[in-house]
Amino acid sequence: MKAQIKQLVSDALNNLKSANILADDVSVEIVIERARDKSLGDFACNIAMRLAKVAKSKPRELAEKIVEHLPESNLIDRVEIAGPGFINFSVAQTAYQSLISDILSAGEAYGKSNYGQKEKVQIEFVSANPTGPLHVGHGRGAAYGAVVANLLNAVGYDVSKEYYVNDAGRQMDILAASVWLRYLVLCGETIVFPSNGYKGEYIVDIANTLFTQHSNEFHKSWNEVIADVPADEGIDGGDKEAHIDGLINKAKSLLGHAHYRSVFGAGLNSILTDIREDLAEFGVVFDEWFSERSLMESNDVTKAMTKLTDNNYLYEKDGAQWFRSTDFGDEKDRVVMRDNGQTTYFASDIAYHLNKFERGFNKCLDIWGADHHGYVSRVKGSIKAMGKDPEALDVLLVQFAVLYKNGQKMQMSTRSGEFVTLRELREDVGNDAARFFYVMRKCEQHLDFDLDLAKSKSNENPVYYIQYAHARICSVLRELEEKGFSYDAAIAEKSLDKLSNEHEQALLGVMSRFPEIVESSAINYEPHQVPHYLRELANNFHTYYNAHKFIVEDESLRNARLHLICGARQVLRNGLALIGVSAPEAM
RNA sequence: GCGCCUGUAGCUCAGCUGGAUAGAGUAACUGGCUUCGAACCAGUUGGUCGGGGGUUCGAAUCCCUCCAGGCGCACCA
Repeated sequence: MKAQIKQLVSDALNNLKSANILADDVSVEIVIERARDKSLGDFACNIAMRLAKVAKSKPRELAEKIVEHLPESNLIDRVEIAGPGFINFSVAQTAYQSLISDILSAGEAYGKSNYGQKEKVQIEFVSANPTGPLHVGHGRGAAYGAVVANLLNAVGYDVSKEYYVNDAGRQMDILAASVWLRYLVLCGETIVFPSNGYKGEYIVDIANTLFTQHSNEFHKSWNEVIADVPADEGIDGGDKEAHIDGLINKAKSLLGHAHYRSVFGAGLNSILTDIREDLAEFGVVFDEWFSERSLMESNDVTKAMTKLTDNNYLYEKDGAQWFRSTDFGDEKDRVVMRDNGQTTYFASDIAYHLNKFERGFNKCLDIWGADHHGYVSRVKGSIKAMGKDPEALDVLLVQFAVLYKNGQKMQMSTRSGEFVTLRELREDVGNDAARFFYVMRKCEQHLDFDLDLAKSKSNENPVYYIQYAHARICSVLRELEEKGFSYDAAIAEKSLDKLSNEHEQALLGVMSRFPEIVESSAINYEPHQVPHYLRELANNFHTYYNAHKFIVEDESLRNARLHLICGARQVLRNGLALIGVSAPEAM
């Protein structure tokens, strides 16, 4: 509807130009908005105010000329000029009535468009280090990314979802060492667990499996392991970093390459499998799990470094290789290769983004936790330094989620093993409530996740409010059968003029807005618009339900109303599907 | 100290990218089930849009500045 009205105004402007009332070179984007108040009509256009200056005319006078030159249309019932120069359009009732049939015949496709014209988009999200189970913070990124992907897909982009697996680097070595030490305990050793190791209970589980499968194969004595390793923190002048690095080196040297990889792999695979299953249960499925290690093995990292060297953005200092990121607004230059010859995480990331572009994605989305915001400028800088367009990458920063239980904030930290996992949250509040609460807020807003509210099966819970509207419509249709009636769409089609009361008009109005909401939330990466819209849609339905009976004696009126609520049910379903929440037929 | 995010009703948040009288939920109070599901609906109360400047026909929205909170500022990932 919006697009049709935009076209009408555009035609009017062209007519004015042919009539020499408006200069030919005048061009302004036409913005059609929903009128904020029903009494003002359905749509409003501010074009007269925007053009007033260049047209050297008063806004209201210009508005009158535009209105005079509007082409005929049976979509529009009434056009009025109001306020400082708004042109208000009232949509004909018949246009709203045919909307229902449009919705029902489109079905799941209602709300979709081909705005994106099948352009390839890659969206990378979650990408949590496989050093432990996902926690509630990752859950927000997962839900947010999955919904943005759904939305982009709905407006016609060819979306590919990707999880970047940080399976290389020091953190993974710390994980491997942690697993191995727990394993040694099972072999009968008495050890002192490093303060910087991963202390979660899941590490013990992995060690158990390792022991079950490999028995004593990787057994070394604790005395041998701890010999010559620098002291841990807390022991006169000990250093926790040096201590853990010492343990890692011991693991590597005592186990030898193959065995070390076995222990390492046991940890990685176990955790990755867990993460994959966790996300799948949450309705978040990836097209690709991209390994950081594979970038190194395929020499993509060296290739990227060569490219940077060729373009003169790399230099050597203190035995390390530095990327000149200050050329791109970063505060300081960054190391890409350490003095020990190992490349950094940042080097992998540069190579990874180059790889994305080389795979043919010219639009990439990265969804990161807000704590990584310092990375944006240097990653974009590296893209530019390699001769690619940094604008092709959008980085979305998702702020933290804070859990509240009994009004109390819950503190979490991964390393210490004290955190609420995503799985625990899902089991506690259910997938639907978790998905809904996660995407209810804009991503740049800190999220206060109220566990008690999400769990409550009461009217306070906004998820149930929307699902209840859907279930209620299903219930009406069941009741219809009970009373010996049936819903006849053909009769409904001929009786649409009966849908004339204010509640029916209001509901139709909200239903007609759905495609606009989908498009707007997709192109702005704002999933939160969907739950807000659905709440409003549900509210309009509930109001209608309370004001009028649907199962009435009058056959034409009855079918018209059933037609309307079936349309509303379809929109509820489509909207809930976008955010990954179920649409139950009964509750 | 520097950078990013946030500040709107008692609380949790929207506000369509500069538009008309700033809106929802929740809390508080009032009313509505012999009815297609009351997990619902209707109504009332509640505001210096953090403060101060500026830009213009017009600012919660854009610019500057100050205040408060969160998060970052590694040869970790």
